[in-house]
Order: sequence, then C-alpha cells, then structure tokens
Amino acid sequence: MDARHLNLTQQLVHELGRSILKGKYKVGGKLPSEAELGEIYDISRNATREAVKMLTAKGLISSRPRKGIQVADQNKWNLFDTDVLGWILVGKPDLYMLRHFMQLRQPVEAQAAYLAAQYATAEDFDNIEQALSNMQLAEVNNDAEATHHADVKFHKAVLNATKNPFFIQLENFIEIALKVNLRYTNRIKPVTELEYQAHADLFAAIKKGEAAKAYEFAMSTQSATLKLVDEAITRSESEA
Amino acid sequence: MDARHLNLTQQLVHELGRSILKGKYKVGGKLPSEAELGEIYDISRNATREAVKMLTAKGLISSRPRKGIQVADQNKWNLFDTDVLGWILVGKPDLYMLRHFMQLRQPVEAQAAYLAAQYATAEDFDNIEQALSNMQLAEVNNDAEATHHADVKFHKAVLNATKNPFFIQLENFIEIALKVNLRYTNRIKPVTELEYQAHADLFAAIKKGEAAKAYEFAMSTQSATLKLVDEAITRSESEA
DNA sequence: TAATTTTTTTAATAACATTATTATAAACCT
DNA sequence: AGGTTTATAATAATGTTATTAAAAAAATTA
Repeated sequence: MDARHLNLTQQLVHELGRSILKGKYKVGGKLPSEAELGEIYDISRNATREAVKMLTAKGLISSRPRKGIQVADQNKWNLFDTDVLGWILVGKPDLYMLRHFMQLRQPVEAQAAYLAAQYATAEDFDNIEQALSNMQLAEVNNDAEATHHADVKFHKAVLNATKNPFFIQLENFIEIALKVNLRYTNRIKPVTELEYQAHADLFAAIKKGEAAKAYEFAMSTQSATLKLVDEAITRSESEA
Repeated sequence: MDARHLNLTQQLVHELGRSILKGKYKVGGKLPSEAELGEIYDISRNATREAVKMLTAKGLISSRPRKGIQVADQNKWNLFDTDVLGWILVGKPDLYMLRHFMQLRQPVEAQAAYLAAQYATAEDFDNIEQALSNMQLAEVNNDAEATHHADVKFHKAVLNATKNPFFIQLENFIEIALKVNLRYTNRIKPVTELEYQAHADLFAAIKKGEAAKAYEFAMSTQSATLKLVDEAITRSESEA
C-alpha cells in the first residue's frame, strides 16, 4: 500500500491523513503532540512538523501552542484535494457519501458536456473517442476493470475538453466518485449493459457541437444513477 | 496587507503563493532554493521548508533533490483551496477567469438550490431569510458593500442547506466568484436592480420545497450572468 | 477574584550528516 | 570512431539533533 519511495514526511502525511478519515482521530479531538508523533513513528520532530504543516494546508488539522494538534471541523477539510479524496476511499464511504458525490457529479458532468461541445479540439475528440473504443472492447470482453478504467478516461477527457481549469481540477473528484460508485454498483445497479451506448451518444453530441443535447444526455445519465442511489438509501432505511 | 499574527511559515506561504499566482514565478520555472529563500526572506531554513511543504500540499509547487523548487503545472493546483482562490484574486483575474468561475457556478448554484429545497431545516430558512432582509435593506440604502456582503451570506446559507459537504466546501469558491464578479459588475452589468427580487423568489421556492422550481430560478439567474460575461468577452475580442 | 507564575506545546534557529538526482566524464564495447 | 554503459562529482533536497523563544492554558498566590 505504502509506496516506500515517498519521503518520511509524505509517509507520515498519508498515515495520519488515512487515520483521520478512518475516524481513528475524531473531529475536534487531539492528535499526539509533535514530540509524541515523532516518537511513535520514529522520525525526527522536524519531519513530523513538516507533515503537520502539510495536513494543516489541506485543512485537516490545526496546531497551536499549548493546545496541541487537533482535527479540524469537517467543513474546513479541502475535500477536493486529491489526497483527501483518496483518503475518503480508505475510510468508510457509505451510500450517503455516494449520494453526496452523485449530487455534485450530476450537474458537473452535465455542464462539462455542454462546455466540451463548445470548446473541444480535435485532440480532445481523439482522446474521448479512444476511451470510448477501449470501453467497447472491455465490455465485449466482459472485463470489469478495463471498463472502469476506460470510463474514468472518458470522463476525464470530457472535463479536459471544457478548457476550464476548475472542471479540469475536478478530474480527481470524478475519478473518486466513479470508484465509490463502483463499490456499490452491484448493490444499486445490477445491470451494467448499455453503458457504452450512453457514452457514445454523449460523444456524438459533443462532436457535433450540440451543447444542449450533450447537456441533456449527461444530465439524464447522472440523474438515473442518482435516482438509483436515492432508492437504495430509502430501501436500506426502511430495512433498519 | 500581511497579518502580523501569522507565523513566519504562513507569512512565507502567502508571500510565495501570491507571487506564483501573480506570475512572478512562471509555471515550470524555478523558485530560489531552500537556502536562498531563507536568505531572501530572512527566516531559517526549517521555516522555509515548512512553507515549501505547505505549498506542495496545495499543489502549487514541487521540490525534488537536484531539480530544486519549481512551480507545478496549473492542473495540479488545488484551485478549490481557500488560499489559492484568494491568491487568484490578488493575481490578475480577467474576463476569461470570470467566465471560468461562472461556468462552474451556474450548475453548482442551481443544484444547490434544488438540494436546499429538499434538505433545508428551519435554521437554514432563518439564515437565508436574514441574508435576504439584509440585502433588501442594503439595496434601499444603496449600500453596495453591504449588498455584496448580504449576497455572499445568502448563497453560503443556501449551500449550507444542501447538507452536502462538497457543496458546503464550495462556499469559498462561490465567495471568490462573487468577488471577481463584483470587480466586473460595472462593465458587464450596468443595472443592479431586481437583485433582491430574484433572490427572494429563489428563497420562496426553497422554502416551499419546490426543488425543480428553485433549480430553474437559480439556473436562469446564473445563465443570464454567464451570458453577459460571454457577450463582454465577444465585445472585447472584437475591439482587439 | 484578579493578577502572577508555572508548565506545556508549538515556533524558530542553527549546525550537521545523509540521500537522491542529474550532468559530466571516463571506460567500454562493437 | 561512434555509441552505450558505468563511475564520479556536484548540487539540492532530505533528515537529524540540540537549543532557545514565544504563546497559551492551568495552577498558584495575593
């Protein structure tokens, strides 16, 4: 799991980041002091301090003299940070989390499709098309992993085509959203067919520059998934 | 400008962050080495290193042995980080940047309104309503600053009402978007009337739980602004 | 109760040793 | 000779240790 090529600081950042998102350290609760952390993980205080600073920069913790290091309020967390998103996966994403992802993903994907139809270049078309053919191939071979991979690539390519740095930045968000989705796919969406066709239709609209149409395609696809998630939640709540 | 209560590390973080977003250090270009930075800003190497780590955590720079500290690719920047967003303002946001903001803001606000209509609590209603009355008062008094302040508060209250951490996190994004907007308001939108009414209509829909209606209200408001920005860009491009 | 002292913890500096990376040059093979 | 591999040296970050300063909470005292 842990890449050994990471330097000590980054190793500790990931260790603590994961721990916080797993709930080992509670929101508002205290972490061990600098000295103690250094002791526990057997690294110097300076390396420890650097890790603390990095986590502070990501909004996960705050550290003040005499108060020590404490987990910050969740609304301070930089949820769009690649690392933090990754740690969410390591944590315990549930159906509610999946809904949160989908609630944002829906309008983002739709608008991205709209913008892509307006701003995509020939290179973007190539990228999207390649992801698409990979997806088709993977589906024919019934290769779930390859399908997922192509899916991620497709959506990233669309985001890239928007030429909007905010949407491009959301690549990470979409990637993690897809991973969380994957985790629940069996439960909420038994049928994985027709995935390719929906993506192909979206691409066709983008390539023709039909922004409104692309928007509607993306919107309805995401809307369908969101509906499934809502239903799954309703189901699980009625069971309990 | 610089708050003196910030510690040295944070002061340097802001100094360098602003410099990078102002373009003083170009993307892919090199910053002074750790030792040099310490020399320049007259702080120790440890404090410098901590600042470098924080900026690394925000995706602005990367530092590797022998290569030195260099400005990372823009697509690595954590654009949704509060600090980074703030530094964008200090930089030179132009109409294109405003468009980028609006392109994302539009669907986010619309979806937020939709979700708020579903999930808002009595407390949320109070918060939104209070912002609304502040806005009305400010408009009557022709107090631009107070209007802006109430505007920010209104949109933050709506985002909060979604109960979705991702939307709540986007408070910063919306706040900066509004500030960038404000900077261009005179140029792109000479008439600032009817602001209150649009917000009041949106709140009414949210309070009645009419999600689809709230969505449409927000969408059309944002759409109108985006259109104005698009037109302003077309105008300025035809002039040049 | 209010002011003061103590104690804990981070903030900051300094000096030093290590490791990783890259450019350069030397050696080595066709 | 030309190209490839292999040492080597230079550079800059990485990491450690030690010490002092400042801040803030808690305990003590007037």
